[in-house]
Amino acid sequence: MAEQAQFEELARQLSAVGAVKRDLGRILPHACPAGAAAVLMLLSRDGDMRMSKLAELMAVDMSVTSRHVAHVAERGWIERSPDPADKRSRILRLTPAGGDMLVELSRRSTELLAERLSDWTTEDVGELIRLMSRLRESFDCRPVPAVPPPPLPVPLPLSPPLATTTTRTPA
Amino acid sequence: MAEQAQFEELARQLSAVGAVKRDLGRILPHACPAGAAAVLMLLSRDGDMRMSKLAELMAVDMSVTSRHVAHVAERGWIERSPDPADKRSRILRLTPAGGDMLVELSRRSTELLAERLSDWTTEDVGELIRLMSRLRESFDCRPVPAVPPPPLPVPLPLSPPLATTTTRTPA
DNA sequence: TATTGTTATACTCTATAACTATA
DNA sequence: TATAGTTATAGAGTATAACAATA
Repeated sequence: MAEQAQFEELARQLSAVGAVKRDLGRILPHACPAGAAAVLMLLSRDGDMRMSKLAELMAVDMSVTSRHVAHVAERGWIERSPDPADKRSRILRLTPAGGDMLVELSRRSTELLAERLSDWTTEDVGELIRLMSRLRESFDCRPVPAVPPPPLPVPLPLSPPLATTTTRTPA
Repeated sequence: MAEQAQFEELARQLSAVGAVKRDLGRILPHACPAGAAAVLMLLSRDGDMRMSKLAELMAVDMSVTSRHVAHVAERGWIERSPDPADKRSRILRLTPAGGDMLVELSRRSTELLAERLSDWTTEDVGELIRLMSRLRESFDCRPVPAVPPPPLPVPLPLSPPLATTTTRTPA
């Protein structure tokens, strides 16, 4: 278990990586902003899936996913076929044109990262990937327990309830 | 030097940490969104400074900084005093009220991180901080060389110029 | 009734560009 | 002429809520 000062610094660093993300965003084609690129990347990596699954992987509300998906579908980069098993659902699939776009995206981001990280070792990059991936998991897999834990012996300082892990707009 | 597949994965993870940042953002007081919190945090950590310095630390355009600073100044969390040495400039300083807000922010983010990262060791967190910090540095300190490097022997694949490191709107 | 997905609306963050006041 | 900072505007990303179609 780490201490308070470390958590504060971690929060700062998380805020700071935004600058790196913006740099990466600036090299994207005008027609394919970050949200659209994420859709293509995930469909390529994890295969065909439904909207709800994609929203979960992107960790955003499904309404947001719906907009990104509409964007890439309009450009012919993915197809939305009806799900025979559930007529409410649609199955998303990358098209060849989407694959081409993905190759281009990958080329650009790789070019930028290779330049900026030219003095990083494979191990360094791997460790960063590992830790960021674990960070994401630590935040994801924390559903509010079905049965609330017993109240603490000492009342905690007045604070709002922690954010839930909800990704879906409540009906 | 790392390879292409690794860079692609790194780009994915960078996109994915957005979810963590959003979780942290959800616990902020309504009056103090992420941008405002960053201003307070940096003034506390690095002391009084001018707008331009703050913009550099936040790695955003000064126009963006100006808005965030105006927001926190309106709420009395910072003061903007004229710089005697340069009348165009303003020196930003955290007020006691700003310090109080910062304590509250820190308490909330620490509470959330302590819960989510309860199974992380101090070393793990430290290593993640170190690597993220280095990542930020690798992107920052890469001004386009004043004298363009000699052309490469083999022409690179057709690609747009890489993003510059500019943080300021060109006049 | 509950769930899947869409759309309308509002808010935050960001960059660009035009502007001012100093240097 | 150049720099520090402000403001107006536009674009991307996100969440909430209301809705339609189906389970």
